[in-house]
Amino acid sequence: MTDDHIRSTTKDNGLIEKRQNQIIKAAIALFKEKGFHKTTTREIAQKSGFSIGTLYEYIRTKEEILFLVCDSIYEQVHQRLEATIDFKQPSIESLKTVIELYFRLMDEIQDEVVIMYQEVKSLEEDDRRYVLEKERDMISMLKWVIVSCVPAKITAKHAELLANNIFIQGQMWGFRRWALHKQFTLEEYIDTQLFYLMKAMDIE
Amino acid sequence: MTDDHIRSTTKDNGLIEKRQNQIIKAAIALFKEKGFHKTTTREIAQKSGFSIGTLYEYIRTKEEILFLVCDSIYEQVHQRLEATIDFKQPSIESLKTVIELYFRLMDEIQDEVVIMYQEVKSLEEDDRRYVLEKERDMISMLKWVIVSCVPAKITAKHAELLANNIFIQGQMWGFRRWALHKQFTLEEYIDTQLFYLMKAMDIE
Amino acid sequence: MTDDHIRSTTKDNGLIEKRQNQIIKAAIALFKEKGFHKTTTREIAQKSGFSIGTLYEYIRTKEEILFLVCDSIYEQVHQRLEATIDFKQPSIESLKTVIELYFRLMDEIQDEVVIMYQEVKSLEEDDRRYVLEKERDMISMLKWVIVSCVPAKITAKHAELLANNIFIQGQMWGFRRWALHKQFTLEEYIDTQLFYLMKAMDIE
Amino acid sequence: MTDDHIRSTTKDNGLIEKRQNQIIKAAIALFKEKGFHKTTTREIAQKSGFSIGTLYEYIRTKEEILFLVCDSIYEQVHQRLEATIDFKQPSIESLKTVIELYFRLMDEIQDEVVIMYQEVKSLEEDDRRYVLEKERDMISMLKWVIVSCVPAKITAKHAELLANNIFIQGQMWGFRRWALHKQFTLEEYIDTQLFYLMKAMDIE
DNA sequence: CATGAATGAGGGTTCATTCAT
DNA sequence: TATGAATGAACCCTCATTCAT
Repeated sequence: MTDDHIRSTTKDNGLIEKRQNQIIKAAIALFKEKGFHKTTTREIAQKSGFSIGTLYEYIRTKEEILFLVCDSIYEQVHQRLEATIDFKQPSIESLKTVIELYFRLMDEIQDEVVIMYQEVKSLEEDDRRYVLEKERDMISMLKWVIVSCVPAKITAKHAELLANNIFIQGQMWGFRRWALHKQFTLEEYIDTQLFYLMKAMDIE
Repeated sequence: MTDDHIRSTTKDNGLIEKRQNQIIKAAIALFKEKGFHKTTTREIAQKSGFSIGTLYEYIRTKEEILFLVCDSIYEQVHQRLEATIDFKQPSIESLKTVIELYFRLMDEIQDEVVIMYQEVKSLEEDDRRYVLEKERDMISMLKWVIVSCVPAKITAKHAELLANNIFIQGQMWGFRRWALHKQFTLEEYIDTQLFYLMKAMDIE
Repeated sequence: MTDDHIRSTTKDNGLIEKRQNQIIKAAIALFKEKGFHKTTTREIAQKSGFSIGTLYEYIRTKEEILFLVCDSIYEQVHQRLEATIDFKQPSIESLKTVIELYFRLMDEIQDEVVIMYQEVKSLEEDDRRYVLEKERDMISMLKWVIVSCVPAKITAKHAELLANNIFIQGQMWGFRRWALHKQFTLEEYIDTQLFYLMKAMDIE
Repeated sequence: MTDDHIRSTTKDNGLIEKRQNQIIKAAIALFKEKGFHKTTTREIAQKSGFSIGTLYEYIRTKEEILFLVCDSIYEQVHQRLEATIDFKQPSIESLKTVIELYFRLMDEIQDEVVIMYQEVKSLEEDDRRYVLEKERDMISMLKWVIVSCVPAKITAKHAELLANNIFIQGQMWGFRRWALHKQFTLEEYIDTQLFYLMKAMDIE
């Protein structure tokens, strides 16, 4: 059983990307609302603005949609983080900036974060590994920032833990919003978390 | 979702509880392995040791099984935590003990934690609210411990945040095990997290 | 991906057989009318007298229905042939009897023969091989009858060819009925084919 | 199904024929490999060397492709047979030649024969009748050769049967190749079949 | 003439749930 | 109480066919 099906008869790569973005956008909206499993491919097609047949010209399986969604989210986060980090001149200031940006980003893409958090496990082995790899990259970036910006000596292990903490504190803002948003504005949340992180790293 | 969960057809309350516990145990094992959505009621019945017909004598819908599972998990955590907290004599020591116990507990019931974390959203509105209520209780307990045990003045808001942080750091140990267990033993994890938490609370 | 699905929850073997026979009967009627590919599983279920869900309690895939059909047909032919052949006392008379019986059988189960002839290729590799094996058995039986009943010396090769010829002449009666039935009654067909076969084997 | 097969949109008859021949060739290759039903129009278009849109400029439905294929095969056989038959000087020699040629032809176009044999039933009523008509013609030719070449008196009925036998013996060589080719070379097959046919017709 | 993106009816299959025994 | 056969809504996906460019 080879893949000799003539699938996606579509040739135009620009169109493929455009359509896939429509799909991703529609899927995020729906997954957010009812989760991956309760969302049907027909709904995704409809929300994407085309027929079920057309949907399947641009994706192979429903699962691929989830992968596309996860991939696109991490890609986004990754790029934004990378663009902010100043690899040349590490400083406490830039450390704070990065963490703050990360928190703001998590706030901005709350829905996407929730989806990722809850649905990655629905990905098949390979896809999941691929996505988690990207996550690891992100944490490495945070870790690097910590190690290089903090004046006090921080072991790799400690930096690892702190990076992981920051990582999930960011996610928590989106993921546990019903618990947190009632008590904190985004500004307060960032300030307080930063306050304790700085303390932990012996800054100021 | 409260007492009306009890089937009308079935009388013997002892039996109900016994059967439901069989179901919960089977379901946890299955959900852990393949998730809620990919587990079938037939499988749960089989693993529970009785027929599909019998299964439906003790639960009304598949979703109710998930509720039962979530409820039982939180109940467990809640009880263990409550039993440990010394409401009479708050001290730094008891603070540490509670946090440590919580982390150890999360380690012990890793699989259950993962299930909860990923599947609560599959619960219907009412059930989800009920479960999250329990979660809020837990965090309140942590918050109370912080406020009453820490000598330094900590505002309610700060305590709230720290409680939330502890809460998810515990879950993270189970939830992100593929990332953390490679780098930390449980002891190291507890020690390091405690180290930074103490620092945050100006202890020692 | 193992077969750990809990399929056919049905335990009663007698029932399974009964239901499968219903399915086979319904399928034969439908395949005869519109062929395997144009027949839907829903139609088969309906003609079988139960719902689509029930159908799938007794078969795994649509293809399995085709296999069941093919298998049952050959089984039938095989048994009838075997019951007729007198392995103890080979004689010209018994040779004639066997051939005649075979032709009459082919007449009796015309529809089934047509199905087999046209649809075996739709079976998957393994199933097809299994079915063709049964066909080979049948031809072997015919060959054995020829070799042991005909007085004149007939080489194995010639017997093989004659057996194959008889085999398809029988099938042809069902398969090319639109061409033959207009010109021959079954009796005439049998007589004339037998006439030439006897000639070929130097009998009389 | 006759001249109205020609699309109205398309004018140039030479081009039509050229394209249809491309289609037929591609279709035969594909049908041989996976059968009519499992072959998609997209695959046929691709193998034909043009787009799916263009394919539909030259055929109206997928079924028509099957018709074209069947028609072309019979046309071929018909022409080859007709060219060989010496209608002027019937002789035993020419009888043998015709039969031999027919067997060789069946060997040559084995794949096509298999396709026809298995897929004619997928044709719609009208098309099927049209194709079977051609088959009848072929058998008539064989019958005519038998009647006119064989010295012994053979009734029309007997000739009819013999013609049918020859016809399917030829097809059998292609159709049951897995059974026959292991035991016979083409030469042996022809010789042996001829041997028995001659015997049947009292020749030599 | 040629293209290929778009369509959607329809097919195979699953599985939560019921109910007669 | 326990059972498991029966149900059918609903899901994912395919592919013949059309039509604007």
